[in-house]
Amino acid sequence: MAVVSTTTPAAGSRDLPHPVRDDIRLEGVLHAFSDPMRLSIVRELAADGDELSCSHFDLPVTKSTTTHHFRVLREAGVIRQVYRGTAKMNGLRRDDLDDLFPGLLDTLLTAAARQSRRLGDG
Amino acid sequence: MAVVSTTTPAAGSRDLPHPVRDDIRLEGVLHAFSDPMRLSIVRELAADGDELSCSHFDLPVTKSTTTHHFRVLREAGVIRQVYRGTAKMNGLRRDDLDDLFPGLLDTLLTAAARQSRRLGDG
DNA sequence: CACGTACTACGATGCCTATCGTACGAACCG
DNA sequence: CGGTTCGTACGATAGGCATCGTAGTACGTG
Repeated sequence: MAVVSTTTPAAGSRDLPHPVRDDIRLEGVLHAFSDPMRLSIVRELAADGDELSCSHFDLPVTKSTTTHHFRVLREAGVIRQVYRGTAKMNGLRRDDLDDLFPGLLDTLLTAAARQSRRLGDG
Repeated sequence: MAVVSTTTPAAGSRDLPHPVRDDIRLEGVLHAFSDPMRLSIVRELAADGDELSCSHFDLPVTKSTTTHHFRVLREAGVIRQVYRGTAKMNGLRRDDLDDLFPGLLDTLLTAAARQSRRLGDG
């Protein structure tokens, strides 16, 4: 323990708006997944299984654009974002998504992996 | 046989461009599904199981907009369109989609139905 | 051929969005 | 405090897209 109270006093100072579980819409989730950049972000998050900082991702776009994509994912309810020090950690909202749309996340990830393999870039 | 040659001589006169199976992209499919209008079209097509004419659908938009949505669905590889007389018949490309992304179509349809029930409009 | 039906094509409109660059804020390190 | 790293905010831009209305084409029927 003592992680939050001592080393990260700033955690929670800047907080980000997330949609409540029941406000998550399928259309929004699918729209979030329909961008190649965001799809790769989600795949990497799922592959790692834990939280990853924004800077961990090496996307072929500028940092402002990266910020934009993470915001779209958060507002669609796909990821959960939390500040930890200067870093912003990102994690999949697997629990909520599985609850709302059982099997959807895994099916999408499988489909993405399959296509990646088929196109020869995975 | 003799279906094409006798009863539908016009079938094939005006032909519509469809993507080949291997050109279907997950992002495109998800984008097609991310519009409420198109989502309801696909749900109805799946519920019926067979081909339906464009005019069968009673959407809260004009006919030009309806045409637009059907084209998006076709170009994404979600549906197959064929002229039969003056009518344009629409059918899901279930075979190709299941081949490329096993389980995706059913999972999406289930998720859509579930959300519809949850929101109380299904 | 004339008419009705089914769908299209085209142009317009207004909104959304992916992208960038620059300037800024917040936290950590020395 | 000064510098560095991480991420944001804002404005600009260019392209995409959902929508409409009108005019037009293809087909079937009488």
